[in-house]
Amino acid sequence: MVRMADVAREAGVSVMTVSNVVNERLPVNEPTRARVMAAVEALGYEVNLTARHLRAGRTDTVAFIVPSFHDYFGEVSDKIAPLIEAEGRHLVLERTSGCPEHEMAALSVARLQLYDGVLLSVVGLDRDQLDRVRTAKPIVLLGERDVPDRFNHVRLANEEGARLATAHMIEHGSRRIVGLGCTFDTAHMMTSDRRIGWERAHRDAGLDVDARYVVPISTFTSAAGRDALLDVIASGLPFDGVFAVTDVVALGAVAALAESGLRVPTDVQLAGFDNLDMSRFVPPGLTSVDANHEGVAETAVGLLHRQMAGWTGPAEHVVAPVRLVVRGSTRGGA
Amino acid sequence: MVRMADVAREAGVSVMTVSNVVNERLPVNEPTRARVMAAVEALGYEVNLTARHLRAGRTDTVAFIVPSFHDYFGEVSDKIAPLIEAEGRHLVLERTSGCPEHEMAALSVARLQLYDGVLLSVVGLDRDQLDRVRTAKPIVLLGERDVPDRFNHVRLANEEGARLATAHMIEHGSRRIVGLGCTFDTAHMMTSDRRIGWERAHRDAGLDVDARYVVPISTFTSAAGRDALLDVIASGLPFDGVFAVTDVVALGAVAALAESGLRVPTDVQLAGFDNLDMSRFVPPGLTSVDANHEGVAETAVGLLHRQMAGWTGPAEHVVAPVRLVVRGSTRGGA
DNA sequence: ACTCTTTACTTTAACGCTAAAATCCGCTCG
DNA sequence: CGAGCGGATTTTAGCGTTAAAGTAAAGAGT
Repeated sequence: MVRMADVAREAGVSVMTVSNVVNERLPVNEPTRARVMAAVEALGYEVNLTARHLRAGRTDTVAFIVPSFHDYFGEVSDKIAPLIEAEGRHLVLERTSGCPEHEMAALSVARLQLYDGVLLSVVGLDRDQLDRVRTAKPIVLLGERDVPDRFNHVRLANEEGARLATAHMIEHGSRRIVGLGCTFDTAHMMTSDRRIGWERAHRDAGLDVDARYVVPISTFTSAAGRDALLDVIASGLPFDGVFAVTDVVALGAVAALAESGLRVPTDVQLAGFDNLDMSRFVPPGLTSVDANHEGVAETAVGLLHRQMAGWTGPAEHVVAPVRLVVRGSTRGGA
Repeated sequence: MVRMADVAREAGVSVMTVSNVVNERLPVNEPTRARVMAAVEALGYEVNLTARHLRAGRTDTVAFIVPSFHDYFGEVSDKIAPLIEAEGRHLVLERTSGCPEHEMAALSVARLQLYDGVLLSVVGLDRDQLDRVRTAKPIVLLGERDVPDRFNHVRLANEEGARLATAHMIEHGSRRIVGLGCTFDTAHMMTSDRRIGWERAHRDAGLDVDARYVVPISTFTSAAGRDALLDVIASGLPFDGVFAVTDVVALGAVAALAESGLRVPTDVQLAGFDNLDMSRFVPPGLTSVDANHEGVAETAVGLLHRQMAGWTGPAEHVVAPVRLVVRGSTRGGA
């Protein structure tokens, strides 16, 4: 490894002069500067970022910590990246597998020191666990869990989104709508908040809420969605609509319906949540709740920047608005 | 920030004793150890990783540097993560947008110092540019570009995969197969290597190769795939098969065909490349070339570990084998 | 009683960088 | 012609950690 000291020796100057040339801080006489640059070139010197980070107490790096790199989080990450880079910082992604231990570890003093700010998608931690986190580091939480007031937090209008999608299918004739991936959890989480919206749409329309139509799944994958819906079909429980908690799960439903010879939207209407890029293209077009990834990314990064710039006011709790994007999988669509 | 020195003062011992307690290096008498631990708890001390990294000359972190966090790379990243973690290291992802400058910057001495090893998905850099990279840091390159011999490199059997998919459609009756997203580039890259396979399948079957069926696209998105195929349809060029360079592009083709009232596979057979999770579920099931992400991840990480462990033998150039996964979008399928 | 270990802990000296203070030197000005 | 100034460069001092060498004291061996 080539150090500044090597360059200094080669150029016959002090280490500080090299530093000043390399960082363009204090002015350096042209002939000296040229000698230093020549030495830099000759030796192939580049600054040691670890040392700079230690000395500066900054890393100019922001981490986005996600449950998985897949699907939804991949898409959001790609929106976040340019916003971080626009401020001259680097973005890195880390993964927690959604498990509470990893999420907690990501928020440990030690890990946080590596970054100037952190965006964390919470899925595993609850309010109490988050409350144990004590740090002044700028953090913005994303996700559908309940979080302590002192954290900046961006979440989606889950209930409203689910209500919109379900109401839309009811309006177009569905009477028995499976809540695929929904749960009756009492804690705030994606699956329960979205179930509440599904439920409210039923009540609003004067329909009863039948718990048999709430079908939990083990993982939010298409495979799990498909399997769960095939089970419903096999059970003989009659249904004419499916609200899937995510588009990935909805894709599994698409497969299950196709395999079972059920036509979308004629026999069964289908709506998802997230409006992934893919959803536009899966025939006949997946009706989905759009939470405006780009807007969520901007809000979250905006809050983070504000905090990194020294803002000390109260934390904000933003609920990102949603809208329903109607496509061919429901009868209002094209 | 709480430093080791603060803990040392609080516990009435030297800094090294704190270090020894925290890292369980040299043995420390139980009463002392207890005092130190109490001080650690009381002050909420955690090690400063930046300082440790500087001191140790290691970061215990591996970076996977990808063009985008989306789709294919998201899926591969999720396979790579556990393999890195199994060796007790952290994995972080960085993004290049596929542009040569960012890829080069990721390979700069400065950035490489932050990691003990780097996996880089190359799409923008050519052999000459890569040849300028001089570093002893363990690096494994992934991707379809041509790379200098001295780098470990894992790529897919692009030509063979494209040939398999195309031959399969020819075998089942297609005679005019669009190479959607293919190009006539002479440099080795995904789009040209896969075109060569498409071409070879034609020759092997004694069919002529008609350049009008090679349809480049601007980006590897479903939107671009859909638009390009709609243009083909609008142009009146007759076709009865589509080989799409990636599954994401193939999904765009699915949409274009559905919108145009062309039935898959009856009117047009369709095959993609990558065998993404989604491809199994998009009706009628997307026939795709599977490159075994998991195997690729294992190979790449294996090479990286070997290099990080000090291996100095010649670099390896692995071509990951592919197989065709036949589904409903071609006539051999279910 | 004196070496020789062993155990427990401390001191020293980096890792590579840079902010801030100090020094050096040529030049202007009273 | 010496004080004073300003620009160029160097020295000093640390960022927080830890490997390695050092010290001090208690116990073992002859």
